[in-house]
Amino acid sequence: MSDQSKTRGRGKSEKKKVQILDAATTLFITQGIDATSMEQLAEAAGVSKQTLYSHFGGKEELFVAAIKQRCIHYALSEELFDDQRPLPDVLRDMASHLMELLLSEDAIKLHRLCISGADQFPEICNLFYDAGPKSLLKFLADYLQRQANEGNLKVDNCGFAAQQFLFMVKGEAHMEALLNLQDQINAEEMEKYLDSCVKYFLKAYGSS
Amino acid sequence: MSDQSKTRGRGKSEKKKVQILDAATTLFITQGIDATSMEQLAEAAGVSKQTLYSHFGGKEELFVAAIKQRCIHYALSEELFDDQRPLPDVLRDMASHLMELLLSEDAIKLHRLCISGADQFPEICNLFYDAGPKSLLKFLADYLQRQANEGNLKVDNCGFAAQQFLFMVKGEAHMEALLNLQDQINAEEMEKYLDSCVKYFLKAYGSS
DNA sequence: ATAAAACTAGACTCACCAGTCCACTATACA
DNA sequence: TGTATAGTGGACTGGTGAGTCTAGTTTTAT
Repeated sequence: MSDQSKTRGRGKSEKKKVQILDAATTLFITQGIDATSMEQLAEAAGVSKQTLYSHFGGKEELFVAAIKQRCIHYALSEELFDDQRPLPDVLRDMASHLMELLLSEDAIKLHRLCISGADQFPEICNLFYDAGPKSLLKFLADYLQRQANEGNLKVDNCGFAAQQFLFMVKGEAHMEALLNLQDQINAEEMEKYLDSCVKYFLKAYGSS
Repeated sequence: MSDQSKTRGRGKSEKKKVQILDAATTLFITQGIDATSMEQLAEAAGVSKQTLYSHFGGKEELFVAAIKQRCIHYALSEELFDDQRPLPDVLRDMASHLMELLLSEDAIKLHRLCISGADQFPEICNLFYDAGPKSLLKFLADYLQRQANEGNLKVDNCGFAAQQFLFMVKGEAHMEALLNLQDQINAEEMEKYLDSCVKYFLKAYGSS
């Protein structure tokens, strides 16, 4: 079951595979799938067209593999949810951190790409969701539960509360970025908005 | 300045124009722009290819015109915000109403299409936003202000509060639909979630 | 060494499609 | 009725791009 096949010959180069995947990720994310040709891809990867087809079956498979890799790359850490720190600080920092990640050029393009391909490539959407929103929601829900156990919050449904907080935080800014709108919210205004989210979330779910 | 030109001849048929726009809206929304050819469009509209090019300049213009029309069609009414009804009822009904609209097959496809075309067709995104989210946010913010004036709420920033409520309500369900995820939230669970949103929003912003 | 497989470069097939052109018909205004 | 314009159908152009094929080269296990 090892991937060292028993036949003679060279064996496919792992290095080339990585080159291809890297080039594919970059080009697909910046240009989209339709606007990226296999020729262009081969050239960017420094590889012949034939090698593309030998490593991956065709364009669609390559696309899925490339996006898959990027989604996994986006998985975030649980470190943000430190039980020792004060609750408002944790929420506030998480909000800032999340927005910075969500609004990055790359994340927006990846997000758009997944949504565009929702019908044709449902698998990448599931991957994207699992790596990003789903795990974050889980982390936050667990954290809120722990805080409730400590008596710092009164929460009847942690899943709901986590969802409410996260989507409240994302708010308009994320939508504006996805839609590439003319006038987008400025950084200063956003800080105020995030402050407000934390304040009222705590007012709603506070134990006092 | 009338659109009746003074020259002789037939004059372009308004009926054909409508046929074209209808067919274009349907096909573009169901298949996307790249997967829809002008030939197919002409046939679906019951019109020759030449007529397509005579009424609209080319594919992109037609696409923009078609999506434009659909966005305008989606504009929603202010009726939901009835000052005579109890505040919790208004919010709860609005939430249900909004989710029904947002999760409809058509709205999801239109939303996806706008996001996909965000780079290439920024104008349709702005139209979409103005017709949908922007006006709804405005209606809700105004309503919350009136309620605050009546002493039913304590709100320091009605824009923020409206945003928080709307995006909280949309929550995971809308994202799941956009991403066409395998397991989507069921109706029963969603009702509970919306109840929860209203409850905690009122707790956060209530005057008592 | 040698055989098997990977890899390259580039030509090639085949299909699709945006947009144009043309000869013709249909319609409406003056 | 004559004429300008709209509209039709179909052929055509030009470009693009996915995927295949071939002939030759490089690598590597036996």
